[in-house]
Amino acid sequence: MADPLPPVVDPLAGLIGYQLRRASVVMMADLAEALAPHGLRPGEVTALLTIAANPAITQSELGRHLGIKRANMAPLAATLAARGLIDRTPVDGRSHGLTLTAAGAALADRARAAVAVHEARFAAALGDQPPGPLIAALAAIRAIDPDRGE
Amino acid sequence: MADPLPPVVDPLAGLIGYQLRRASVVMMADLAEALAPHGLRPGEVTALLTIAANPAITQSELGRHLGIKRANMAPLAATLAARGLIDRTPVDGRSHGLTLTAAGAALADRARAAVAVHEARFAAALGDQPPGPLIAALAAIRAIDPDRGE
DNA sequence: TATTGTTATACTCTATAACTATA
DNA sequence: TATAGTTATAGAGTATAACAATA
Repeated sequence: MADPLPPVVDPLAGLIGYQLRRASVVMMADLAEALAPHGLRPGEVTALLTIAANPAITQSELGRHLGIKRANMAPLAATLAARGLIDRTPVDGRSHGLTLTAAGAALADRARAAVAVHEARFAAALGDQPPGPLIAALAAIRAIDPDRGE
Repeated sequence: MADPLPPVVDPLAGLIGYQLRRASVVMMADLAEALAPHGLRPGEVTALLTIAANPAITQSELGRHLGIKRANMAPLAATLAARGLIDRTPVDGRSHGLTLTAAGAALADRARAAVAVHEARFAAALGDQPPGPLIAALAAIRAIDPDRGE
Protein backbone atom coordinates (compact mmCIF):
# COMPACT_ATOMS: atom_id res chain seq x y z
CA MET A 1 0.00 0.00 0.00
CA ALA A 2 0.99 3.62 -0.36
CA ASP A 3 3.15 5.22 2.27
CA PRO A 4 1.19 7.69 4.33
CA LEU A 5 2.39 11.20 3.54
CA PRO A 6 4.59 12.59 6.30
CA PRO A 7 2.79 15.47 7.95
CA VAL A 8 4.17 18.92 7.27
CA VAL A 9 6.33 20.18 10.11
CA ASP A 10 5.27 23.70 11.08
CA PRO A 11 8.09 25.80 12.53
CA LEU A 12 5.80 28.85 12.61
CA ALA A 13 3.02 27.52 14.82
CA GLY A 14 4.46 29.04 17.97
CA LEU A 15 5.00 32.51 16.50
CA ILE A 16 2.65 35.21 17.73
CA GLY A 17 3.11 37.25 14.57
CA TYR A 18 2.31 34.36 12.26
CA GLN A 19 -0.81 33.26 14.12
CA LEU A 20 -1.90 36.88 14.39
CA ARG A 21 -1.59 37.40 10.68
CA ARG A 22 -3.39 34.19 9.72
CA ALA A 23 -6.22 34.81 12.19
CA SER A 24 -6.57 38.38 10.96
CA VAL A 25 -6.88 37.28 7.34
CA VAL A 26 -9.59 34.77 8.23
CA MET A 27 -11.56 37.22 10.32
CA MET A 28 -11.28 40.11 7.84
CA ALA A 29 -12.44 37.90 4.99
CA ASP A 30 -15.43 36.77 7.05
CA LEU A 31 -16.25 40.36 7.97
CA ALA A 32 -16.03 41.43 4.34
CA GLU A 33 -18.56 38.72 3.44
CA ALA A 34 -20.84 39.77 6.28
CA LEU A 35 -20.77 43.40 5.14
CA ALA A 36 -20.98 42.89 1.39
CA PRO A 37 -24.80 42.61 1.40
CA HIS A 38 -24.86 46.09 2.92
CA GLY A 39 -22.57 47.48 0.24
CA LEU A 40 -19.85 48.21 2.77
CA ARG A 41 -16.25 47.20 3.29
CA PRO A 42 -14.50 46.84 6.64
CA GLY A 43 -12.72 50.17 6.43
CA GLU A 44 -15.91 52.01 5.56
CA VAL A 45 -17.70 50.49 8.55
CA THR A 46 -14.99 51.47 11.02
CA ALA A 47 -15.36 55.03 9.71
CA LEU A 48 -19.17 55.01 9.89
CA LEU A 49 -19.31 53.62 13.42
CA THR A 50 -16.65 56.01 14.70
CA ILE A 51 -18.37 59.00 13.11
CA ALA A 52 -21.66 57.84 14.66
CA ALA A 53 -20.04 57.88 18.09
CA ASN A 54 -18.21 61.18 17.45
CA PRO A 55 -20.37 63.61 15.48
CA ALA A 56 -18.43 66.38 13.71
CA ILE A 57 -15.12 64.54 14.07
CA THR A 58 -12.64 65.83 11.50
CA GLN A 59 -11.12 63.67 8.79
CA SER A 60 -7.68 63.95 10.30
CA GLU A 61 -8.91 63.05 13.79
CA LEU A 62 -10.75 60.07 12.36
CA GLY A 63 -7.72 58.96 10.39
CA ARG A 64 -5.41 59.26 13.37
CA HIS A 65 -7.81 57.24 15.49
CA LEU A 66 -8.31 54.46 12.94
CA GLY A 67 -4.74 54.33 11.70
CA ILE A 68 -5.67 55.56 8.23
CA LYS A 69 -3.38 58.10 6.64
CA ARG A 70 -4.76 61.41 5.43
CA ALA A 71 -3.93 60.49 1.87
CA ASN A 72 -6.10 57.38 2.16
CA MET A 73 -8.80 59.02 4.28
CA ALA A 74 -9.61 61.57 1.58
CA PRO A 75 -11.05 59.13 -1.00
CA LEU A 76 -12.78 57.13 1.76
CA ALA A 77 -14.59 60.23 3.07
CA ALA A 78 -15.35 61.36 -0.47
CA THR A 79 -16.98 58.00 -1.23
CA LEU A 80 -19.12 58.06 1.91
CA ALA A 81 -20.18 61.64 1.13
CA ALA A 82 -20.95 60.83 -2.51
CA ARG A 83 -23.18 58.00 -1.31
CA GLY A 84 -25.09 60.38 0.96
CA LEU A 85 -23.98 58.63 4.13
CA ILE A 86 -22.10 61.55 5.72
CA ASP A 87 -22.18 65.34 5.61
CA ARG A 88 -18.95 67.31 5.51
CA THR A 89 -19.24 70.76 7.07
CA PRO A 90 -16.33 73.17 7.46
CA VAL A 91 -15.23 73.77 11.04
CA ASP A 92 -12.53 76.19 10.06
CA GLY A 93 -10.99 77.05 6.75
CA ARG A 94 -9.18 73.78 6.40
CA SER A 95 -11.00 71.12 8.49
CA HIS A 96 -14.17 69.27 7.62
CA GLY A 97 -16.40 67.95 10.39
CA LEU A 98 -17.98 64.62 9.51
CA THR A 99 -21.49 63.70 10.65
CA LEU A 100 -23.80 60.88 9.61
CA THR A 101 -26.85 61.68 7.50
CA ALA A 102 -30.12 59.94 8.34
CA ALA A 103 -29.34 57.37 5.66
CA GLY A 104 -25.84 56.97 7.08
CA ALA A 105 -27.18 56.45 10.59
CA ALA A 106 -29.66 53.83 9.36
CA LEU A 107 -26.93 51.99 7.46
CA ALA A 108 -24.61 52.22 10.47
CA ASP A 109 -27.31 50.53 12.55
CA ARG A 110 -27.60 47.66 10.10
CA ALA A 111 -23.82 47.36 9.84
CA ARG A 112 -23.49 47.36 13.63
CA ALA A 113 -25.91 44.44 13.84
CA ALA A 114 -24.06 42.51 11.12
CA VAL A 115 -20.75 43.10 12.87
CA ALA A 116 -22.24 41.86 16.16
CA VAL A 117 -23.35 38.58 14.55
CA HIS A 118 -19.92 38.16 12.95
CA GLU A 119 -18.15 38.89 16.25
CA ALA A 120 -20.35 36.48 18.17
CA ARG A 121 -19.43 33.66 15.78
CA PHE A 122 -15.75 34.20 16.46
CA ALA A 123 -16.16 34.76 20.19
CA ALA A 124 -17.91 31.39 20.31
CA ALA A 125 -14.84 29.79 18.73
CA LEU A 126 -12.89 30.71 21.85
CA GLY A 127 -14.94 28.17 23.79
CA ASP A 128 -14.51 28.60 27.51
CA GLN A 129 -12.05 31.47 27.14
CA PRO A 130 -13.63 34.88 27.70
CA PRO A 131 -12.68 37.40 24.98
CA GLY A 132 -11.41 40.00 27.47
CA PRO A 133 -7.86 38.70 27.88
CA LEU A 134 -7.52 38.22 24.12
CA ILE A 135 -8.59 41.79 23.44
CA ALA A 136 -6.27 43.05 26.17
CA ALA A 137 -3.33 41.14 24.70
CA LEU A 138 -4.06 42.49 21.21
CA ALA A 139 -4.31 46.03 22.56
CA ALA A 140 -0.95 45.57 24.31
CA ILE A 141 0.63 44.46 21.04
CA ARG A 142 -0.83 47.42 19.21
CA ALA A 143 0.47 49.76 21.90
CA ILE A 144 4.04 48.86 20.95
CA ASP A 145 3.66 51.16 17.96
CA PRO A 146 0.44 53.13 18.47
CA ASP A 147 1.30 55.59 15.70
CA ARG A 148 1.53 52.96 13.00
CA GLY A 149 -0.77 53.94 10.17
CA GLU A 150 -1.13 57.65 10.83
CA MET B 1 -8.53 79.11 28.48
CA ALA B 2 -9.16 76.71 25.67
CA ASP B 3 -11.67 73.93 26.13
CA PRO B 4 -9.93 70.61 26.42
CA LEU B 5 -10.70 68.55 23.34
CA PRO B 6 -13.27 65.86 24.08
CA PRO B 7 -11.59 62.48 23.78
CA VAL B 8 -12.58 60.39 20.79
CA VAL B 9 -15.14 57.74 21.71
CA ASP B 10 -14.06 54.37 20.36
CA PRO B 11 -16.96 52.02 19.58
CA LEU B 12 -14.52 49.49 18.09
CA ALA B 13 -12.29 48.90 21.11
CA GLY B 14 -14.21 45.80 22.19
CA LEU B 15 -14.24 44.14 18.77
CA ILE B 16 -11.97 41.12 18.37
CA GLY B 17 -11.70 41.64 14.62
CA TYR B 18 -10.68 45.28 14.92
CA GLN B 19 -8.04 44.70 17.58
CA LEU B 20 -6.78 41.69 15.64
CA ARG B 21 -6.36 43.71 12.50
CA ARG B 22 -4.63 46.64 14.18
CA ALA B 23 -2.28 44.39 16.15
CA SER B 24 -1.47 42.43 13.00
CA VAL B 25 -0.57 45.58 11.08
CA VAL B 26 1.76 46.75 13.87
CA MET B 27 3.45 43.40 14.20
CA MET B 28 3.85 42.81 10.44
CA ALA B 29 5.35 46.26 9.96
CA ASP B 30 7.82 45.61 12.77
CA LEU B 31 8.71 42.22 11.31
CA ALA B 32 9.23 43.75 7.87
CA GLU B 33 11.69 46.23 9.42
CA ALA B 34 13.49 43.45 11.27
CA LEU B 35 13.87 41.43 8.07
CA ALA B 36 14.73 44.23 5.65
CA PRO B 37 18.47 44.18 6.54
CA HIS B 38 18.47 40.54 5.44
CA GLY B 39 16.81 41.35 2.13
CA LEU B 40 13.73 39.34 3.05
CA ARG B 41 10.02 40.03 3.41
CA PRO B 42 7.69 38.25 5.84
CA GLY B 43 6.20 35.97 3.19
CA GLU B 44 9.63 34.92 1.97
CA VAL B 45 10.73 34.04 5.49
CA THR B 46 7.69 31.88 6.18
CA ALA B 47 8.55 29.98 2.99
CA LEU B 48 12.26 29.63 3.84
CA LEU B 49 11.64 28.41 7.39
CA THR B 50 8.97 25.95 6.29
CA ILE B 51 11.16 24.56 3.51
CA ALA B 52 14.02 24.26 6.02
CA ALA B 53 11.80 22.11 8.25
CA ASN B 54 10.37 20.11 5.31
CA PRO B 55 13.04 19.39 2.68
CA ALA B 56 11.64 18.54 -0.77
CA ILE B 57 8.20 19.92 0.07
CA THR B 58 6.35 20.75 -3.13
CA GLN B 59 5.18 24.24 -4.01
CA SER B 60 1.55 23.29 -3.71
CA GLU B 61 2.04 21.65 -0.31
CA LEU B 62 3.91 24.72 0.87
CA GLY B 63 1.22 27.03 -0.44
CA ARG B 64 -1.58 25.02 1.17
CA HIS B 65 0.25 25.05 4.47
CA LEU B 66 1.01 28.78 4.45
CA GLY B 67 -2.27 29.90 2.95
CA ILE B 68 -0.63 31.13 -0.25
CA LYS B 69 -2.42 30.35 -3.49
CA ARG B 70 -0.60 28.51 -6.26
CA ALA B 71 -0.83 31.59 -8.46
CA ASN B 72 1.03 33.62 -5.83
CA MET B 73 3.39 30.83 -4.84
CA ALA B 74 4.86 30.58 -8.32
CA PRO B 75 6.57 34.00 -8.42
CA LEU B 76 7.62 33.65 -4.76
CA ALA B 77 9.36 30.33 -5.43
CA ALA B 78 10.85 31.70 -8.65
CA THR B 79 12.33 34.64 -6.76
CA LEU B 80 13.87 32.44 -4.07
CA ALA B 81 15.30 30.15 -6.75
CA ALA B 82 16.66 33.07 -8.78
CA ARG B 83 18.46 34.32 -5.67
CA GLY B 84 20.05 30.93 -5.16
CA LEU B 85 18.26 30.29 -1.87
CA ILE B 86 16.35 27.16 -2.92
CA ASP B 87 16.73 24.34 -5.42
CA ARG B 88 13.72 23.09 -7.36
CA THR B 89 13.96 19.46 -8.35
CA PRO B 90 11.21 17.54 -10.16
CA VAL B 91 9.53 14.83 -8.07
CA ASP B 92 7.24 13.78 -10.87
CA GLY B 93 6.42 15.35 -14.18
CA ARG B 94 4.44 18.17 -12.66
CA SER B 95 5.64 18.74 -9.08
CA HIS B 96 8.78 20.52 -7.92
CA GLY B 97 10.37 19.62 -4.60
CA LEU B 98 11.84 22.64 -2.84
CA THR B 99 15.02 22.37 -0.76
CA LEU B 100 17.26 25.05 0.70
CA THR B 101 20.69 25.60 -0.81
CA ALA B 102 23.62 26.18 1.53
CA ALA B 103 23.14 29.92 1.04
CA GLY B 104 19.43 29.53 1.72
CA ALA B 105 20.08 27.58 4.92
CA ALA B 106 22.55 30.21 6.12
CA LEU B 107 20.09 33.01 5.40
CA ALA B 108 17.29 31.04 7.06
CA ASP B 109 19.43 30.80 10.19
CA ARG B 110 19.96 34.56 10.28
CA ALA B 111 16.29 35.20 9.57
CA ARG B 112 15.25 32.79 12.33
CA ALA B 113 17.39 34.71 14.80
CA ALA B 114 15.94 38.05 13.69
CA VAL B 115 12.41 36.67 14.01
CA ALA B 116 13.18 35.41 17.51
CA VAL B 117 14.32 38.87 18.62
CA HIS B 118 11.23 40.45 17.10
CA GLU B 119 8.94 37.87 18.73
CA ALA B 120 10.57 38.33 22.12
CA ARG B 121 9.92 42.07 22.01
CA PHE B 122 6.22 41.46 21.48
CA ALA B 123 5.97 38.61 23.96
CA ALA B 124 7.42 40.98 26.55
CA ALA B 125 4.58 43.43 25.84
CA LEU B 126 2.16 40.85 27.19
CA GLY B 127 3.63 41.38 30.64
CA ASP B 128 2.54 38.70 33.05
CA GLN B 129 0.40 36.91 30.47
CA PRO B 130 2.09 33.84 28.98
CA PRO B 131 1.83 33.74 25.16
CA GLY B 132 0.31 30.25 25.10
CA PRO B 133 -3.35 31.20 25.59
CA LEU B 134 -3.01 34.02 23.05
CA ILE B 135 -1.59 31.66 20.43
CA ALA B 136 -4.29 29.10 21.22
CA ALA B 137 -7.01 31.71 20.82
CA LEU B 138 -5.57 32.88 17.49
CA ALA B 139 -5.33 29.29 16.26
CA ALA B 140 -8.98 28.76 17.24
CA ILE B 141 -9.99 31.82 15.23
CA ARG B 142 -8.01 30.64 12.24
CA ALA B 143 -9.62 27.20 12.48
CA ILE B 144 -13.01 28.74 11.69
CA ASP B 145 -11.92 28.89 8.06
CA PRO B 146 -8.72 26.85 7.77
CA ASP B 147 -8.87 26.82 3.98
CA ARG B 148 -8.76 30.56 3.63
CA GLY B 149 -5.93 31.47 1.32
CA GLU B 150 -5.48 28.18 -0.47
C1' DT C 1 6.02 76.86 10.42
C1' DA C 2 2.64 73.28 11.07
C1' DT C 3 -1.77 71.32 9.83
C1' DT C 4 -5.66 69.93 6.66
C1' DG C 5 -7.11 68.09 2.70
C1' DT C 6 -6.10 66.47 -1.92
C1' DT C 7 -3.95 64.09 -5.87
C1' DA C 8 -0.76 61.03 -7.91
C1' DT C 9 1.71 57.08 -7.48
C1' DA C 10 3.77 52.66 -6.04
C1' DC C 11 4.21 48.44 -3.48
C1' DT C 12 2.45 44.39 -1.20
C1' DC C 13 -0.84 40.90 -0.53
C1' DT C 14 -4.70 38.53 -2.08
C1' DA C 15 -7.95 37.02 -5.64
C1' DT C 16 -9.93 34.89 -10.07
C1' DA C 17 -9.42 33.13 -14.68
C1' DA C 18 -7.22 30.79 -18.28
C1' DC C 19 -3.65 28.00 -20.02
C1' DT C 20 -0.23 23.90 -20.42
C1' DA C 21 1.44 19.65 -18.87
C1' DT C 22 1.00 15.59 -16.23
C1' DA C 23 -1.24 12.12 -12.83
C1' DT D 1 -11.03 14.24 -14.30
C1' DA D 2 -8.04 16.26 -11.02
C1' DT D 3 -3.61 18.21 -9.83
C1' DA D 4 0.79 21.20 -10.48
C1' DG D 5 2.69 25.03 -12.11
C1' DT D 6 2.51 29.33 -14.70
C1' DT D 7 0.94 33.80 -16.44
C1' DA D 8 -1.95 37.72 -16.64
C1' DT D 9 -4.77 40.67 -14.29
C1' DA D 10 -7.56 43.00 -10.83
C1' DG D 11 -8.80 44.56 -6.26
C1' DA D 12 -7.76 46.15 -1.58
C1' DG D 13 -4.75 48.28 1.88
C1' DT D 14 -0.92 50.86 2.88
C1' DA D 15 2.99 53.91 1.82
C1' DT D 16 5.54 58.36 0.27
C1' DA D 17 5.82 62.77 -2.09
C1' DA D 18 4.18 67.01 -3.54
C1' DC D 19 0.88 70.60 -3.69
C1' DA D 20 -2.65 74.38 -2.25
C1' DA D 21 -5.03 76.57 1.34
C1' DT D 22 -5.29 77.83 6.01
C1' DA D 23 -3.94 78.10 11.16
